[in-house]
Amino acid sequence: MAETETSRPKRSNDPVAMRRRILDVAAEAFQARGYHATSTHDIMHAAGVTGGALHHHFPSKKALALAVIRERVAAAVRETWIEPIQAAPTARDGVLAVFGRTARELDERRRVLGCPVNNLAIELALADAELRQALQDVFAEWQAAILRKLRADQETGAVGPADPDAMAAFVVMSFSGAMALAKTRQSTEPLETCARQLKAMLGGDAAGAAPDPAAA
Amino acid sequence: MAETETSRPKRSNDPVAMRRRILDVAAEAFQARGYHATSTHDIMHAAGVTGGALHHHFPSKKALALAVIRERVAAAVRETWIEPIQAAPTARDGVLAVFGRTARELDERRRVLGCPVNNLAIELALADAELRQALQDVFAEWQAAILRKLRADQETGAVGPADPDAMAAFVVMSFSGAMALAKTRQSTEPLETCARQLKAMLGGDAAGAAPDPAAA
DNA sequence: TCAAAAACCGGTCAACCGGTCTGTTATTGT
DNA sequence: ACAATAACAGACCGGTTGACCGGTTTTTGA
Repeated sequence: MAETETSRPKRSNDPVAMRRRILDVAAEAFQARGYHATSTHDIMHAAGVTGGALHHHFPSKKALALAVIRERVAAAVRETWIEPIQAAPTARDGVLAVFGRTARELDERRRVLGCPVNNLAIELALADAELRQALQDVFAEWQAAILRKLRADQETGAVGPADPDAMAAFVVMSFSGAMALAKTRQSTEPLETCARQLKAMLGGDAAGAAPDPAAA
Repeated sequence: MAETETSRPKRSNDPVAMRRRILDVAAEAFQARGYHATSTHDIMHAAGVTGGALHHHFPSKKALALAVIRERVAAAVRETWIEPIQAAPTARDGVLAVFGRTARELDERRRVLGCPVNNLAIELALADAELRQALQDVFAEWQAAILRKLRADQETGAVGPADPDAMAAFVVMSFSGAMALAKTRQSTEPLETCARQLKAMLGGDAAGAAPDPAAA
């Protein structure tokens, strides 16, 4: 009578799904509360995972952070930034579309969590060289995608900034800063302000604005 | 013979200096390692202070953070940003001077620690409402100082951006983002790139560039 | 088929963290 | 002069943190 089907502790191993669950929970927690403010126990409990499983897939908390950066944060940047930029007709359109979409999504939530890359970069860049490199790689990939689009625009004869390399970097940094402000103020207004300013730099509203005919 | 002057445990209370020492050490540690990565024991040891003294002046770690923000971070912003901006002939000159000075100082150190306000804002804005408000106040004071100068420029007839309010916010956020990038890359290059782009927005090299004669 | 490896369990541990407490010394108000 | 109070000393504590490890179950591969 103690051998009913409920007493049978059947288990099925699914290491891929297990790893994914841990990574999802960790990525969310790291963004919402930060790396140091999140304990491994928090992650274990939230993911419904035992210490043994966590330690099996990620031997240390740092290893977990590294995986989150390389597999989740980088993926988020690709999805929200790189792909939309590539798909857009011009870099300017792509950038503005991303800003608009980000602001809209933030309005729907009640909390502004900030930019995942930026959050972790500021907390971890000085803590560990390997983590810093991983973060740097994400920033570099992001910036490179914008630069690629900017260069493609130039070849198709569209109006564009004088220095595409600097402009690509500037888009990344002003977005990061805007998200930091938005997080502090808990408002999307900085995002909109930033978008408006970048819009002016990436070419006026009409076809040909006044970027550089008077320069040099 | 055991009563030499070295064996006399004379103590002289100097609560103001004591408080200042704690605050100095805490501000430095919070910027270099972050809030959560710094323990109260670290601060006690680095400042040569006992737990009793620390607790007497700052009843909790949060209270210490609040004091650091309001008395050290805010002061740093006033010294490195607000005063130079006020003293400069125009907002444009002031902003560029601050960027130049910051990049130069960072070059002299071997580590880029990032912007103190931004660092703490990203780590603490979501952790506590009171801390968030204090950080927001610092950002607001910073932005207001730039705006004041921008408006003063307009009244003296100098060329300036169409929307001074948005531009003031944009300077703050792009600087924050540039510092985040600089911290991640451990390079001052993002600072210089950002300065160059802002320079173009705040009026060209020569007296009258092409900011808005074609604008609506 | 069956040993080896991978996946997972869950308890344990030392170090640490932030805070509290009691006691001692210095300063101040009257 | 002398309480009252502020300033400081330093031990102490409960809870947490990240990591570790022996054991069990599942899967793999030959």
